Amino acid sequence: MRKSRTEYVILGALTLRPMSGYDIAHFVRDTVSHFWSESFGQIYPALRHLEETGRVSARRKAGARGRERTVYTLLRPGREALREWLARPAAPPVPRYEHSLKLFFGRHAQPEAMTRLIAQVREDHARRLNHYRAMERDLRARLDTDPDARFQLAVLRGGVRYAGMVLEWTREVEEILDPVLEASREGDAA
Amino acid sequence: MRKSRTEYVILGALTLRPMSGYDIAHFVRDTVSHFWSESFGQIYPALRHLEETGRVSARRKAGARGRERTVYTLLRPGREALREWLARPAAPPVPRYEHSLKLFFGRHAQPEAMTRLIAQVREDHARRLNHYRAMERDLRARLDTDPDARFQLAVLRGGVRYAGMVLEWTREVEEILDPVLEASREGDAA
DNA sequence: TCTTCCATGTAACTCGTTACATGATTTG
DNA sequence: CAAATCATGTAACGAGTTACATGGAAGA
Repeated sequence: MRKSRTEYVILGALTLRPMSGYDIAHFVRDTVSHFWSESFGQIYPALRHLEETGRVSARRKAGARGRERTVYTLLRPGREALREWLARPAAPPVPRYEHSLKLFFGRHAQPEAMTRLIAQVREDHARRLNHYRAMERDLRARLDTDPDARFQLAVLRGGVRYAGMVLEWTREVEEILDPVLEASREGDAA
Repeated sequence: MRKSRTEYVILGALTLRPMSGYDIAHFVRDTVSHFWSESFGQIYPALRHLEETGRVSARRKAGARGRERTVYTLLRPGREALREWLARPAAPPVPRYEHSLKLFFGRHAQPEAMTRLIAQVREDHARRLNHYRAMERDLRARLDTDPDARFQLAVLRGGVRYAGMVLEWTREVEEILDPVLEASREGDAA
């Protein structure tokens, strides 16, 4: 098994229910996008490889309304591979925050550029926070019935905290940079 | 100019002082590693490309003690390229938190594996937090003399907040998962 | 003397994104 | 009827890591 994490996300997704490649892509976008991402270009080849090595089985389905789709089901070896991967230590994330990088060198930018940058981050995370909070309500309602809900909630709470932290941070950034961004704000008023 | 962000990190680094490829790699590891990373394999080719396109100039130096090193200096076009890049909107980060992914599918792991995972995250971020706090003290001391310090502090405050947030989060995760991880703790005692 | 650090670079590889191609079906 | 969505896939590219190769100088 390659160390490609794409294959493990797929195995994980298939523990929830049998899915097609398309379903998996949507699961990633809708449910785990705050901490993971995958593209179609990775999912389809990975599915094929998982099938070739006997981790999942493919079934061609005519679909509910005549549409062809290939639905994959997790097999015992796939479940085992997932279990083993879960027990191995997680690789620390490789950080790449472009907005922080720009802010770091902000002295060499026009002040308005930095003002815009901070506003962009704030709006982005305010939107996310609303979204996560709605997801959190849903998850809490499923705590007693869905055995996965507890783990999913634990992760989502990280997302909620993260977005909230970023919002507070943007306020602090404005305070810290106040002396140097002042000029740009007055420029707005003029 | 390629959209490779490596080249912009280099341009940014060279605003601080002329540096060799080796210096730049160390700058990244020592100073911006909490929000960015680069490897030698990217830095050297990028430097060559920047030189070929007239953004930086290379000077072969015999070094203080006979050692050969190539020191790069930022040129006007490089400064301009950096400025333009800073004014463009930042690409949102592509999230890839392996530990969250594992936690999300944690129901299918041995409970001890999740206990270890959380401990790993906590220790890692506790160490980081200490380190960031030391950096923060240094930066604050330079606020009045170094015109870059304000921007660097703004970014670093994000790192401090982030590490602190993660520490609080790990406590919450343990609370949320308490009912399902209980078994594993009793297993420890046995 | 041996190890570590300084210093530069290349090659092979993996990872991941984007764009494209195709075509059916559903909804406005 | 047109646009959006469902659905699967490939090709080309670009980004990024790792391992390797090389060699000098400093320090233990």
